[in-house]
Amino acid sequence: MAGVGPTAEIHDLVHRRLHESGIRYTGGRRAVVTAIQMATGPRTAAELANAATGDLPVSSLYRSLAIFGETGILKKHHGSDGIARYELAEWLTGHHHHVVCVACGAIEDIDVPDAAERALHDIASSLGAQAGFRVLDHVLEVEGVCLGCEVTGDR
Amino acid sequence: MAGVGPTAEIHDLVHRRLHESGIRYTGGRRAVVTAIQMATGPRTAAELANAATGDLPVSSLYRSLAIFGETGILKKHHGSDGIARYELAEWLTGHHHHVVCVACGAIEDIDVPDAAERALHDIASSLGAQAGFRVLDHVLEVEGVCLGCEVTGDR
DNA sequence: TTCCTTGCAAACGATTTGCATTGGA
DNA sequence: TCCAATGCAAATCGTTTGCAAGGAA
Repeated sequence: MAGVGPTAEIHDLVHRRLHESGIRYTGGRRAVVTAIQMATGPRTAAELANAATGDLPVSSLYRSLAIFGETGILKKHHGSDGIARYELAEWLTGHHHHVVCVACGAIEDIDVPDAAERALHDIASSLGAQAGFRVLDHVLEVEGVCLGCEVTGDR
Repeated sequence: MAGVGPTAEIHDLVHRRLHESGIRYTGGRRAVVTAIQMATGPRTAAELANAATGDLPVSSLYRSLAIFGETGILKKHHGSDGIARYELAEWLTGHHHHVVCVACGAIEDIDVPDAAERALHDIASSLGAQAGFRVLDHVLEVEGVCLGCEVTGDR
């Protein structure tokens, strides 16, 4: 993972990024970032509320998530269940992709070796250009069945 | 696109697939398939209702979409806006990927040349296996700004 | 006749918003 | 002091479901 290091550093970067926009980095917001940076993949609002110490009222939680989204601190995804999942933006974690379990919906981060990453980048650039798009990024999702579901026989 | 051909053939395949499960291919359902197969990418329920001739009540529309999903006739996606979008499954349209406009949310299909597709397949297989997943498929999304938004200056 | 399908209206659940209150710089 | 942040409750909105009526085999 090519991202920045330990927790403290992330809080510092987030603090600075918010400060640039005149937004305070409060205890509630810090709790959200802590919860999200401990996760190994995108997490739902409910999961974050659960993981955070002390309880975050839903309204505040969603407001924090919205602000983090607008300031480019985190990225929002939607699994096939339609529930939003959030994770730190790539300038904080490094570029990576996801494996998705089609049985239970779990999503986890995966790192991609440089050679493969270069190949992906080239493919995406060429395809996007062909469609008349100015390409900014690419997302690869590997779909499969996770170890747990394989054992349980869910599919 | 490696999929099957004209409209009539698709209706026929859908009809057969439903019949296997003892499900009728009614006029309403046929209208949904017609609307969805005229689209050039995944479409929302609202867009489909709009595109279909005559109006489809929401409940029936969603029930049709659910049935098509369960029978593997169409695939459901969620954009970053959290609204579900539907498209015909790949055994009906051929394997393909998507370009997504980060400004307006539009999603369009793109074909991928064989060489690139093989590369993607290999990368996905290796990454998934490494994460302990039984890999079933892969999804590549090219993110960028579409021609329309580029002109409008939306981003 | 027997099920499947339809359509209306009500229910759901994730997310958002109004508004009065609290708190930090 | 002043404006951003908070938290409760109410509102939204895409989607689902209960139920009675309609239709095909």
